[in-house]
Amino acid sequence: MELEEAIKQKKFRSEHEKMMVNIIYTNGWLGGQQVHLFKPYGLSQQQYNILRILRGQHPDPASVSLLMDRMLDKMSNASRLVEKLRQKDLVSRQECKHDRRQVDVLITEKGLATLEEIDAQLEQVFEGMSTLTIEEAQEVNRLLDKLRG
Amino acid sequence: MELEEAIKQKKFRSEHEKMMVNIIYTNGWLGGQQVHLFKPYGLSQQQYNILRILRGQHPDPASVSLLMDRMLDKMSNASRLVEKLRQKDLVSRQECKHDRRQVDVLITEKGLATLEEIDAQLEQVFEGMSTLTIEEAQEVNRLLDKLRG
DNA sequence: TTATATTAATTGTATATACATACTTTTGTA
DNA sequence: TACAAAAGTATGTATATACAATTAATATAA
Repeated sequence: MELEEAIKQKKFRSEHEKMMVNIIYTNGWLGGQQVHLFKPYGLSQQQYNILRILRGQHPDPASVSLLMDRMLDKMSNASRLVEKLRQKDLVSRQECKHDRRQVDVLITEKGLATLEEIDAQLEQVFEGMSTLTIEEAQEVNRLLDKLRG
Repeated sequence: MELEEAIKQKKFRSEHEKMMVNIIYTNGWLGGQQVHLFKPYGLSQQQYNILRILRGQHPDPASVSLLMDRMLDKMSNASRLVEKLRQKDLVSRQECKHDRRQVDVLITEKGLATLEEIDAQLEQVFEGMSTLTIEEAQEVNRLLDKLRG
């Protein structure tokens, strides 16, 4: 009922089509929850995503192509996003010793601190998701993984 | 396992955080499936979305603000998207008689035919989703609706 | 070793998007 | 009626994205 009401579309050709629309719509809904968290720091969702990946690597560096591989959304301009983050002093870049084509990208202390602040506020977003129990969240995860095969 | 493998991130702070990441990732995965369907027609996801809404209204027109309300992703430039579609002869625009502020946007025959072609190919995408049974797709729909409250 | 192919990253260009603002028409109210 | 407020679109600007082309370094193979 909820989705139909939200987008005012009553019928779908199949349950699978409805699921596709539902995932796209829910993704947009999630984005709306996150955007106002990132904005005070001048970060886009993609930039936040890159920072998270870099924190996962910390204290090791990541190459631009590693970032491209792991980004959640489509990519293409990881280079430019990294440059934006560098201008904010959230990451640093240095030539890779072993392969001078590569660039070592590292999250800075300021980057780590910024992530911590944002993540503290993200907790509230998760609380807003408590309409689902942990078991139900697990079920969503299981089904989405199965969907992608 | 699947998500962890896909983005090479082993631990999440909670099942709800993992679910959030999973939805965002799955949305990107879906986008990848769709993009190559739209590209031959020079359509973006948003433009396709608008065409679908207009087909839902057909033979009635839709105003720009109605389109903005119902679009799945964030919007802002429904005006510009409509203009792009008009340039491709997929929609037509005319001044609304009753309220001269509004614009009546209508899908054209060419627009309807284009949607039909795309939707025929979308069937294959849904077949690719047959890793989930109908019951499981229903369960995803139920849980996502519950998530958004 | 030298030529060729592949890989990593950057840049150019066109389009898409977010956000604020402006413009026109309608609505509401004194 | 006249005037302010609201509604429906459109536009300006900055940023983000998709895709192709370019540059530089490394790997491969004759």
